[in-house]
Amino acid sequence: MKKWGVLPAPNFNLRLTLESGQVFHWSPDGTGYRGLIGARPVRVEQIGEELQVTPGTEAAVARYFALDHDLEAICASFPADATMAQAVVFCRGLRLIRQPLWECLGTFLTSSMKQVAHIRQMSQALRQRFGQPVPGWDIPVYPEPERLARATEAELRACGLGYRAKHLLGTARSIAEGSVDLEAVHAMDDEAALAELCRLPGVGPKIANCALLFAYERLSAFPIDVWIERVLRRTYFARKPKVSAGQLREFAANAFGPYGGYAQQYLFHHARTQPRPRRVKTAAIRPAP
DNA sequence: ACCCAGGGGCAAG
DNA sequence: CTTGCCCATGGG
Repeated sequence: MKKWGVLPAPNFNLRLTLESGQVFHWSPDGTGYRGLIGARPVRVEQIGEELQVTPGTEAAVARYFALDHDLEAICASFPADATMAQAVVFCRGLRLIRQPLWECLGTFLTSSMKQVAHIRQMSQALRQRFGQPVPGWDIPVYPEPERLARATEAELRACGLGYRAKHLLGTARSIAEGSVDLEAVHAMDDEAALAELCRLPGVGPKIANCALLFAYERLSAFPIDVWIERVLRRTYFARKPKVSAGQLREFAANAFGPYGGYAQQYLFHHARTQPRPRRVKTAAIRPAP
């Protein structure tokens, strides 16, 4: 029996892809990562321009990590400014993962006002408490809406969700009872899809756009969080400090084209990983004792 | 259009 | 140890 499967992965960076804030349930495993693709346990490690993966998962891995996306063409479509160019260099090989619909929407619903470390903890707690165990694997499957719909708000709060417990419960119930059909959103145009997802409690434009981008393969979807908002204001509206949120949304939709979501992810990850400028206090210089 | 609650990990002091 | 930061959504 083979120890692992091998597949070619040119112009791909596994670490950047898994650590750019798209997905929160993969963990380092030696020099690779272990995680789940849906319900399927996978270990993956990058060796140069090849991936070594759990035998039999090659096709699933290639699809999940979107190895078919033409990054050359995608990057060539971006606006040609210095900020964008720096982000492209920094994020070379970063790909937008094709995530399961509910797992993606549920996870981003709980991400509001949270940093990556805590999103990971909440996601892990929900999986441990409500998810289907995977034999021989330390991470359970993300719990189905039907399972969460049967939980109480207090049980979800016990997973560290805080006020998000109410939103996740309401959304799980809406989906479980069929008043929103996540599969049906596939057939809608971008505007209708966004509106449909925003009917769910706790889902606004930011989270709906994350789901459209990371799960529905709408590569033009452009989630705007405060990091991206800062980048847009600084880069494209440096001389218009009063530009409104609505104007920013309109600008993003028009200026970034069919792969705007990729541009957004690169700008986001680049901005997030730059060292924050230290705040210098005037009192920092004190006379020696 | 503006304002603020909400919750807990985490970095800084 | 204590304080302040993080920063989406919904409801007033």
